[in-house]
Amino acid sequence: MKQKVTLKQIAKELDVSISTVSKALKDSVEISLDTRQKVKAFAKLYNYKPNNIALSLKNRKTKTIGVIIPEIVHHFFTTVIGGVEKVANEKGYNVIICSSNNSFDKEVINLEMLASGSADGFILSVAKETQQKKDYHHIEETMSQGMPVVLFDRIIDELVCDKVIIDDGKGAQTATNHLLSLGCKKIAILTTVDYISVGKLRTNGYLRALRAYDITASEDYILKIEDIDNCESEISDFLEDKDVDAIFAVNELFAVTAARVLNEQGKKIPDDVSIVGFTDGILSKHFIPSLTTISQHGEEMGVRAAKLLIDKLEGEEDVPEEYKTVIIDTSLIQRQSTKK
Amino acid sequence: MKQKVTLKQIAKELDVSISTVSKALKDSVEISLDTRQKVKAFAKLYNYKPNNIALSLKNRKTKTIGVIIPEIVHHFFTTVIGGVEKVANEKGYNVIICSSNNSFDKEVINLEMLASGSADGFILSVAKETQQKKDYHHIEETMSQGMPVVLFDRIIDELVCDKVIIDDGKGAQTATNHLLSLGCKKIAILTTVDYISVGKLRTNGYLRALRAYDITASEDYILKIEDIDNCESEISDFLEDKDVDAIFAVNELFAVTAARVLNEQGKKIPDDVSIVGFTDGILSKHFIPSLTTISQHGEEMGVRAAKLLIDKLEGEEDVPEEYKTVIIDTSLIQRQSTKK
DNA sequence: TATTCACACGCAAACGTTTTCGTAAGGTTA
DNA sequence: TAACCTTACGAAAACGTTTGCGTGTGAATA
Repeated sequence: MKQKVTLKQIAKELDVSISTVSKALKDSVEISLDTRQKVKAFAKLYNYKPNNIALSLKNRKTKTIGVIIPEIVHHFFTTVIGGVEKVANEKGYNVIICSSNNSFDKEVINLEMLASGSADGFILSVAKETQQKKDYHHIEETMSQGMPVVLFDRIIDELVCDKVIIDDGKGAQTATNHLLSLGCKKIAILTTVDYISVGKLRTNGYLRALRAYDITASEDYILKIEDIDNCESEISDFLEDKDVDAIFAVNELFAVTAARVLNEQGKKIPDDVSIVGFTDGILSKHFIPSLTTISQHGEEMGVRAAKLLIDKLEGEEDVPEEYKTVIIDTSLIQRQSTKK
Repeated sequence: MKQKVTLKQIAKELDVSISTVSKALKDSVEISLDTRQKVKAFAKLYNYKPNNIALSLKNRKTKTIGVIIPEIVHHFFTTVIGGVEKVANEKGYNVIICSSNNSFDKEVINLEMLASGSADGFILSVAKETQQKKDYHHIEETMSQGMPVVLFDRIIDELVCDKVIIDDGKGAQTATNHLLSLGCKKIAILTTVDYISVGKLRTNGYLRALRAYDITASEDYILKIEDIDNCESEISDFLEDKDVDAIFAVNELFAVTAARVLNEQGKKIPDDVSIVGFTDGILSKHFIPSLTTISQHGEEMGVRAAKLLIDKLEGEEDVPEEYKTVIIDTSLIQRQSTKK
């Protein structure tokens, strides 16, 4: 089991100094052609690869982007990561992904761990618990230590940094408008509790759309789901002999669960009830009927976030700080769950 | 923007040596109580955190596990990662995830990058392209440099290392048996081309099950799908006025696509045709009808893989090498797509 | 008073790089 | 022959830690 070879070992074998080896490998003119070739041949033979750790220590940067997401088993977040990786790889950055599992503590631990040497900057979407606790000291601290942070999707308004979001309200409005334009009058919304920022924003968009159509929103048509893992019973109770002709669900799970419940109640989609979801995931695409939904363009979010971060990382040190919020356009994907 | 504080800076401020600071923070008895308290207070004030990079360099280990998977936007792989993270976090390891995007080149690059200082060992599932090319030099090289590798799911038989797999053949057999026990006689299989190891194994399991039931397998009932992204048309052509009463699909996508095609052909599931899939993903669970499937217990795979790796990492240096192959039990999850 | 001994701390090496600067050997010029 | 310039290389510092060992100081002991 030959261990990894270092400059020192090569130097010793060839009876030259470490610096000579280093320079030779970099084709420095300081070193004679002869020595250069000898060193390179030897290095190739022993498959020399510079040690990244040592380089990071020396250069005081890691060329690594840390991504922290609330859930790893989640289609939307993984598409975002896809976008991040694309840009990162182009620009020679590595990507480290950690999941906070929606836990505040784990988010803090992960961030601190990565911040203490493993990454130059962060792309992150905060955990539910963090949104609930409203404790952002770990993020502020990271930034104050000179490491740029780009927030995406689940952002924190109070934090001064780059952000990439979609216009959740507008997306919800588009979804609701689509239903209204189809002639639906009794449109229910399945949403989250208010502390989830995106849930609240989407609810607001729904309300705005109704108002624009001069329809009075009714509490009866709004379900704020507490326990996501148990949404089926909540939705089932909610929909029980409720007279709705359309449902707007703020995420994919709520949408398909609603579809399932309606199915069990003997209602037809889209003939009896139309459904529009949010997030263009696998479920929406493959469901029968396939679900009309609002695409968040996750990959594009990742791309933009990575670009913002790398710009900051490679920007001038003393340029006056300037933070951008990129708003990605959502789009309506029409499928079978809403009638034509 | 205060930069990260180092031992050196603390030492300077407090007018002691670096080693004193280091020892004080570690509560060494060498240092007087007085000094210890002073140093700790100061460190806390300035939020001192040891630099991981420096530690890695010094200790020659990173306490980081590298995970390389073929696709990041893939439910099964993310569940495996979930399992890996669980164990890793318990044991104080960090997890770096990279995606090869099913590209051989990217797999090589990622592995080399992580191998040159960023991770102590690897958990990996090889890219399609790698299976096709049968070129494993990068993995062999990594191992020969003393870094343990655990392969999972898409493994390479020729490679001598720890492995975690499911018994794909047995799982497929279970699935097929289930259909047979339900009285199905004309069971089609939707599978992949042969160079995907798991696809082939599952096909073999299907064949074995038929044989045990004294049913002659027919080529007519076997579809090897070439282009996964375009499977709908292939499946549609295949199923066109074919008289089948059951379908075994080697993955979730094939299963739901088959369901969709059958639906369009006016066939009822499970009354006309039963379906069993492979992988217990979101789709199977939420589809209507929900799909009977073979669970691969992804999280469990991740757990076992991580344990194997950490055992190797923390084991004695000169213990005779011994490699294990862990086979995770699959299980049949009965849902609505097969009749009772 | 001379010796010994805790005590409390500092020095320096090591991890693997890169890079600036210094310098010996040999050749060229005046 | 003396002064200078190339050429080709080495020494050393730096990045931030940890840790074995050396050491100065004051107090206790003989």
